[in-house]
Amino acid sequence: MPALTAIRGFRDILPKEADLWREVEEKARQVLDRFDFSELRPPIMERTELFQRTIGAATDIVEKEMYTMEDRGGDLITLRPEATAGMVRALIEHNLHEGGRATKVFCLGPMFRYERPQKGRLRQFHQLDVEIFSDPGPHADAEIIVLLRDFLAELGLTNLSIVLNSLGCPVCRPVYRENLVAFLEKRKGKLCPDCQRRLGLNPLRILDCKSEACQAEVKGAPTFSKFWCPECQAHFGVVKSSLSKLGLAHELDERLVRGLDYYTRTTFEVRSGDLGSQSAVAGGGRYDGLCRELGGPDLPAIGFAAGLERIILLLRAQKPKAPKGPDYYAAVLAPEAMESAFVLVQALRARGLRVAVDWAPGSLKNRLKRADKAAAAKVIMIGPNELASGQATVRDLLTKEQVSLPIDKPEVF
RNA sequence: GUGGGUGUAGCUCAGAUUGGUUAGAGCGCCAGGUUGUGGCCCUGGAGGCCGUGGGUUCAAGUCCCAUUACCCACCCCA
Repeated sequence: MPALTAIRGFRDILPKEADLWREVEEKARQVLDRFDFSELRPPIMERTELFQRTIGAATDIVEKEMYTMEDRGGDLITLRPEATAGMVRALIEHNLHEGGRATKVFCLGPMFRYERPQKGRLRQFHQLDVEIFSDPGPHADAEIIVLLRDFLAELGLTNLSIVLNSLGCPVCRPVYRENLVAFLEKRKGKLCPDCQRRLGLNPLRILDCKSEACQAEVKGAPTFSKFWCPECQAHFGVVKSSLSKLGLAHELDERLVRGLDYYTRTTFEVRSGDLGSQSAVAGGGRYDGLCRELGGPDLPAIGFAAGLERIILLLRAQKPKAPKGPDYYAAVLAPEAMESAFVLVQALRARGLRVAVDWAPGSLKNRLKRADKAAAAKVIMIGPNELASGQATVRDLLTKEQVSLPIDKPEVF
């Protein structure tokens, strides 16, 4: 066992896996660019207060999962547990919303939560976070869901389901909340201890409690859809019909509730059946009140976050990608050939070719084996004989064809 | 924070129930043979304080206690 290991819940992304990460990140940027989004990179740390005000003081994240510390000046600062808070802060601080049209931004990077690690859950994890500000209309909701679908579909992910719900607005949510609380209050004794506590703090969360007892009680509970105000109902109706027009399959789940307090109206989640217990691949929704709560202008907003580790997990289970080897693998057969090989290799690279070199000693047999393993297309062999004639021998691994390459004039190749 | 499982070679894992001399396999690595100079095949080699600490015993990878790490689930969330 090594003396030093990575800290709990923090993981090395090794070269083999990093290729996949790059593929996912590039796909994200490609799709985002098509949808006219720009990148915004907020810092990894913020004042603790920012997260307390945005995420909701009663959530587990703020209560016990944040990496919070005092800096040397005595300020309380926190490693971001999610991206939206920082994005909104940056938007307000730099007046990015000025300009007459919606502000569409995304952020890609690590988040930190002090949780017990398990499958699809780490303490440092990565999210793609996408936000639209200043667009109150239902088409913004639909557009961002389409974007998410395109991103996942183009990565080749299948077996995903898109689930929607609407959490109402300041007009209708309190009414529903009251009705729900009244209903649940009568059955309080049958709820799990957690939910009994939630009843006062965040009663909507009881709807998606996994305890069987709670599910049984919740079954007969009033559903939100009966309480939506006309505006919320119309808004949600357009979201759904817009998605349908594009043939984007989705289902309504009235028990879908967000873990963070700031959501209003449309909420959505993408789930996978292949992830085990942490089945949410991405989740998001509208949060029209948040900007003003943070002391900024009263801007509507919608966004989502996608968990990259979970996407990678799915991709790895789905397709074992073929490694792409270099164009050449250079095997130096004798010490006196080092100089020539060095020059030749750099010349080939200067021409844009991908060249692997193994300067370490070893038998010819093993050099060729390594070339195979590296999945190189061709092997360049340079030894004393070749030096005498001023030629390097190039062997095509697939066709066994041999060609000569002038050592001092590789550009003719 | 609460459960359950697992820590033995670089990797994947046997061995533990029924303690007993030098702890094994496959893959990988190194050397050699075969080959048209590599892939297949054959021979040999290196590589382990059996997670850590204590205990029981003449004797512990194996039994007991503690501890730690990882995994899975609860919880929470993306």
